[in-house]
Amino acid sequence: METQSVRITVDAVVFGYENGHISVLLIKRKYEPFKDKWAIPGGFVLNNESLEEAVERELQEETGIKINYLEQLYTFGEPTRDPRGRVVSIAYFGLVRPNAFKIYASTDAADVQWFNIDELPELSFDHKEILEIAIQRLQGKITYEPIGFELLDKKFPFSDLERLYSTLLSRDIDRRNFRKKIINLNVLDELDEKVSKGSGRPANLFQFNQKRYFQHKTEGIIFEI
Amino acid sequence: METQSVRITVDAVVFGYENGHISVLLIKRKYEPFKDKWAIPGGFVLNNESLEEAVERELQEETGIKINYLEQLYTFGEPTRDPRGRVVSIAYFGLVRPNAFKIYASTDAADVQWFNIDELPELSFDHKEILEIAIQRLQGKITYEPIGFELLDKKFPFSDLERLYSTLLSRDIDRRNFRKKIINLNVLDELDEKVSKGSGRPANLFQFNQKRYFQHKTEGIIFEI
DNA sequence: ACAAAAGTGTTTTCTATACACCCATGG
DNA sequence: CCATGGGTGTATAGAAAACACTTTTGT
Repeated sequence: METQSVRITVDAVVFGYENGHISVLLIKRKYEPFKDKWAIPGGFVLNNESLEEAVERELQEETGIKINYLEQLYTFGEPTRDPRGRVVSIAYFGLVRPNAFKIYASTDAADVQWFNIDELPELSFDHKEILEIAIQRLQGKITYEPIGFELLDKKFPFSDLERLYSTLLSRDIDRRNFRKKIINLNVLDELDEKVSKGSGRPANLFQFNQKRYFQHKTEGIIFEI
Repeated sequence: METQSVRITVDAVVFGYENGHISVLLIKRKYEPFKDKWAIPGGFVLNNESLEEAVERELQEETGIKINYLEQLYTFGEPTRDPRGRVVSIAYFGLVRPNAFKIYASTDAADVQWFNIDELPELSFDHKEILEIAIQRLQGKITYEPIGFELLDKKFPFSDLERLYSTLLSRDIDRRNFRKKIINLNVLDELDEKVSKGSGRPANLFQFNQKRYFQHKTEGIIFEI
């Protein structure tokens, strides 16, 4: 067998949601290859850390962000995907709340920025493909797992949730039916707080009840939009 | 940064279906570690092959099987999962048709065998965990992607499909409703051939029309059981 | 008082489910 | 002629979709 000389990286596609559009977190690369090009944050896995630890470390180092939800996305291993040699990358998929939008370019990146997923720059390596797969996963997953809440503030008005789903699924949503459906899932707590958006009637705040969700899940009752 | 010394393996969880039960293909390991223990087939990725190529090569070398459907499952990277050192494994998920049940232990394995997924032996490494994830994926996936057909002969009587789903979902299925549902999906061609199972009325044979399925898929019509 | 967003029920349509008898063949 | 598995339709119940007016606040 030929001797292996493979290196492992992790990459993280991190999505955020703010004023009606989905954004993805990208860094401007500080070093070659693809110096000064935009890329998905990530980097080499150290010897004694798990893949998840590596993702969280790299995100911290490059962007200073605190991730809210993380799952493995897909592993990319084409022999020629990195000009430096064989690099297998395990891509992750992350979601953050809006207050994570305060980001800073840290030591390992020349710049960090949120990009609307409809206005993406040219990307390094095979990162365009990775991002496309991540977007597909996001759109697919919100319909059968309650991960949408991870993109909103802990307490949110119903209209935020509705707009989020409408944006993600890129179609109109009937407000009454959507509300009925979500309420019937019985995973939201209605709070005794209201919030006003400047004009119009103030909205009641809701909170996702994860414990109740897992309870339903073990009972075989599934989340579905 | 610490120097990396990581090796990459691929592992393949291959499922088959025959006379009413789901089987998984395992090999008996020829070498240490876990010599003479059962394991999921797999092995190290060579320098210039893609991950998929590696899976197919290893399956050929260890079991002589021809895979029919293959998709990436999950990547396992815990630093201590392999006693030989850091080994990251990209696990795949495969399906084969019944005629693939003629297998042989090839050069790299001491033995190869199909195991009913309800009667599994003790497994090497973290392969038990991998297998559990694969079984979950199989059960989940057949309800929204037409991969069940990949486990049957190209031409099959409807009752085979019905029994397959009934087995996989481990619940009874109403024959009439199931048939209606599948026929309405409009992805099966009814052939002018019949097959007899010894006793009873001979059954008409059907064939999955992949082209038609992809056509529907691009039109947004989804497969769902 | 008006503009802007929040909140709320009912009717209709479609889809899922439950259910039982006849048919074709082999022995 | 009987045992075995294959093939088929209808009625009911439940879920999804369509649809518009009232309420609360800020200006």
